[in-house]
Amino acid sequence: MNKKVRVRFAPSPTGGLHLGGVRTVLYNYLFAKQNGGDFIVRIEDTDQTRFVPGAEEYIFNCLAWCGLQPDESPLHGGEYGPYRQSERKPLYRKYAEQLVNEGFAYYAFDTPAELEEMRNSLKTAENPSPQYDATTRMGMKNSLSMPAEEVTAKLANGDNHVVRIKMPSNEKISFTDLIHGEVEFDSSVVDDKVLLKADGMPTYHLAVVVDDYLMKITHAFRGEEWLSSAPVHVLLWKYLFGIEQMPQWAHLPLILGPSGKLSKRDGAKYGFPVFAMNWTDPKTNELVEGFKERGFLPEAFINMLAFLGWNDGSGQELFSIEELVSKFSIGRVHKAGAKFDFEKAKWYNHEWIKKLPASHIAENIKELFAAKNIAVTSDEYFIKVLDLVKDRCTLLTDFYEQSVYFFQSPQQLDTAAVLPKWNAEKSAFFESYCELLHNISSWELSFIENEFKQLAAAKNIKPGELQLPMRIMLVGGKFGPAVFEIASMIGKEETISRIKKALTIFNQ
RNA sequence: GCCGCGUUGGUCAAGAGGUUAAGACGCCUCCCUUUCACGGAGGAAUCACGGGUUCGAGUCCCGUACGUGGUACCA
Repeated sequence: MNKKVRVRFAPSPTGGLHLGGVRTVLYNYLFAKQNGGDFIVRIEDTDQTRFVPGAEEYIFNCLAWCGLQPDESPLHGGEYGPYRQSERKPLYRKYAEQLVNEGFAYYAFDTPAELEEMRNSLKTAENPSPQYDATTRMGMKNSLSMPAEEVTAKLANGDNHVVRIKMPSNEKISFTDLIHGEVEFDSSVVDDKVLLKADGMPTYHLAVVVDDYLMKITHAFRGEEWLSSAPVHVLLWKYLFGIEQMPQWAHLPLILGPSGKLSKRDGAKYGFPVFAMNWTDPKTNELVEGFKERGFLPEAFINMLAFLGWNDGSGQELFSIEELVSKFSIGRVHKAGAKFDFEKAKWYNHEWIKKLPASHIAENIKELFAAKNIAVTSDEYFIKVLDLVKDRCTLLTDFYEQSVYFFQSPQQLDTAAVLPKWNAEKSAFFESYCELLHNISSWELSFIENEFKQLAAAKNIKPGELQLPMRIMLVGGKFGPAVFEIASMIGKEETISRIKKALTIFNQ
């Protein structure tokens, strides 16, 4: 009786994968894994005019980065292929014709121009968007309004035509949504949607029902923008395969930007990424920034996304993907849309950077460094540095600024932090300190620090007055871990060299 | 316009008739630290509005407002 859980993410390859899309993938994935089911990715490329080269590959790259791998897809294979709707084209016609034969749909011959004319002529202030529906269909060119012989002739002649669903006039269509509960529509307010286009491709409406059936989908999660067309899908299920075969629907709340629905424009406008990974539109060459490139960890990105509309009620906020799989529940998904908060997103990333061992992020940072021409020669040293500065890094990209001085002497010194209180005594202190360091018995943190403090005491200067200058000499600015720790890391020669170099600058 | 969905601090949110209405982000103050962080302790700030139902309503019902989605041979 219990069917194996099968869910699907069905993107259309028209551009970048944004936050909302990844969250839909995530909820699908979590639900599938939690129930020992399958997660399928089906490419909805029925609109050939919107095809964007590279978009499909990009989507799979994003999924791989996020660690949300499909069990079945055009890339991963599977028993229910093909997984691209364009490759399934021949499949759909017979369902459309079945609907026509049973009186649930009809052929329509109106040209785009004629449709536009109808909409324009019927448009009024009260009815700004006239529909192709029970009130207008008999005035249009279709197999309901035209004599049967003419229809047959047109069909035989190969005239361009579409198949439209014949929406019943006054029927209540309802279904139970996993998130919203009982949802009801009046059939009279939904139009006669095109099911099969003139080019023989199905529209989303037909394709989603046919493919969900053929692919044995048990639960269908999608964005709330689809809720309005759900009655079409419900009807199609009823007509074609039986309502009891229909998957359980869950319409996910929208993710909003600072001003309304989150758009890729918001990213540029407010300075945060909206796509998972960088996406360059091949036509406009416009680049939309991704979370990955901005310096996000996939762990943090996923964690943050999971909480945009869901929480387990316990107050825990940091979840690994494994924990999410076990704790997620579709019933605790919010009904209301959630506004995306970049500050909170950064907090998640910071938490994950602190939480993960340095070795886990080392490769990633190494690449970042390589791009800045910083060579990492010792992994041991590198990991130690990472551990020292982790707490100070919110984004992966912060590691450069926070640790570059461990690999090269600072290019610039924050002299303003030192000069106002600089004097000959301090200068003399550092001269002497260099000599002591030169002859130090062992280059260890405690020795370096003790020499410093003893010398300061001998010269009757407060150590605190000297530590900031020392820091500026080694780091360049007022930040970073304990200053003697840094000295012990970069080594004797380098420490002395930086102090001497800084001294000439301070004494100018 | 019509239809759908929604509405707890600035943001994410807990809450399923009786609570001083959790927690987190952000902001502010203090402590720790003679750097910056981390960490710790506090603080300001909320049930959209109006009617019901009830001994009692953030929780149930009805309106209104507002937000949001749809209204394509796009998904």
